Amino acid sequence: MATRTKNPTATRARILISAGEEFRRFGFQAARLNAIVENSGITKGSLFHHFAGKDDLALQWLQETLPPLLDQQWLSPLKDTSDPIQTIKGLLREQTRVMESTSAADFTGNPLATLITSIAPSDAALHQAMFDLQQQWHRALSEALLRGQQQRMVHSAIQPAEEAHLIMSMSMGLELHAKSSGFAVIPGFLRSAIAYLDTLRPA
Amino acid sequence: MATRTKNPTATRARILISAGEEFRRFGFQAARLNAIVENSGITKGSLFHHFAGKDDLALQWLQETLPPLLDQQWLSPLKDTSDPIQTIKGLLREQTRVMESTSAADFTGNPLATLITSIAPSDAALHQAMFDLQQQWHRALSEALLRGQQQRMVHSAIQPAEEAHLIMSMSMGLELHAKSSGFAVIPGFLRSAIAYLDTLRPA
DNA sequence: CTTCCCTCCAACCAGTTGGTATGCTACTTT
DNA sequence: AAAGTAGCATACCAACTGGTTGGAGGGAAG
Repeated sequence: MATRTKNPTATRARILISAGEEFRRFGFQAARLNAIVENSGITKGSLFHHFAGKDDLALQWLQETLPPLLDQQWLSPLKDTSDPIQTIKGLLREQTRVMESTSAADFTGNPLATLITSIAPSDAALHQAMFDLQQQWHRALSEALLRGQQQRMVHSAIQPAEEAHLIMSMSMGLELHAKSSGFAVIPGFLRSAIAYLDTLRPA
Repeated sequence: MATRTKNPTATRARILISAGEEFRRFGFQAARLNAIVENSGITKGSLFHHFAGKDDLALQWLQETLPPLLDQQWLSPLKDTSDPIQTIKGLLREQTRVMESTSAADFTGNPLATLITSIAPSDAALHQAMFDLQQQWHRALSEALLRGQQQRMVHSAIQPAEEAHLIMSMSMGLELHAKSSGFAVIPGFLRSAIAYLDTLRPA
């Protein structure tokens, strides 16, 4: 009982992990099924037993591992904060910390950035899944800012929903910018972003 | 003379155009050489006569067609402006205008965004070319803001080089954000971005 | 008008892609 | 204990990938 030779849930998990690495590195289109199989230690037959195909694999991975990540990285910290601006500053700092600590090859800070470009709009299911994640993120930001306004921690004149769009763009844009311009841009970006966030404070 | 059956520069140009469409749509890795050949009307042999391979094709296209575009879209307008903040507002507006006018499938607003994710850091030449473009862009923004400071059109306390990083991230991030969340996010983003830019004005 | 070379093409190549067909093996069920 | 099924592996496939090849056809120089 200690060592099971057949362990479906475990192999499924191993596939998802390997797939996640591949998807994050190369995006969806350029991800190679063979590579996923190879460095997960399992075989193609096993993969196709658990998943219907590449699309299904991507979709299940996306739905299963990204929401918890988003929740942990953004939704949950924003949930109960009374000072959203301070929280957002911290989250951006955290994102850059993760970016700097991972090697340039891998790259994870905000997984959404890498994936969006590689998902064709024709992949309806995948596109929809990404859309949902973005919407959750936007909602969390908007609501946190709104609560901040009620507590007089955020300037009353700003539009939470609109600022949220800018913050999301900043966060994802940084991933691209740092990827091509190098990590040296991070400190400067961070200072400017924080200065911007401070302008959202009450006068 | 009017119709040359053999016209090297013309065929080369046709290949580059077709390649550009493919690269912009799918990025570098996922771009298919066969597709480029197919809808340019020329043949594989011809392509490999003019270019050494996929890498070379991408590199030449990148070096030949992107700098003029960047120059026209960003560098040139920033070159002589005395009110950089106003100019940047206009450029962001212009970017969103282009995004909204192109179909969702194609997509061009800031070509850099789509490409960066698809270029592996291992592709030294391509990576370098992208790096150079980013640096030119950053330089133009920094210098414009600096001149703005000298003319008392920009707050003297800000760091032009650092704000430039934020602006670049915003611009590229918007491409991703709009691609997955839809064009409806553009107006909100734009208003917030403009409000942010106004905070860079002298007190 | 011949020679020569540049441009271009059709057919082809080995390797890889996502995806199957088919069994063996372990576990569960009755 | 027999039978059935879920989990996994091997070998395979057609289609497509980037890349090659040998030569045809036209332009320019002698």
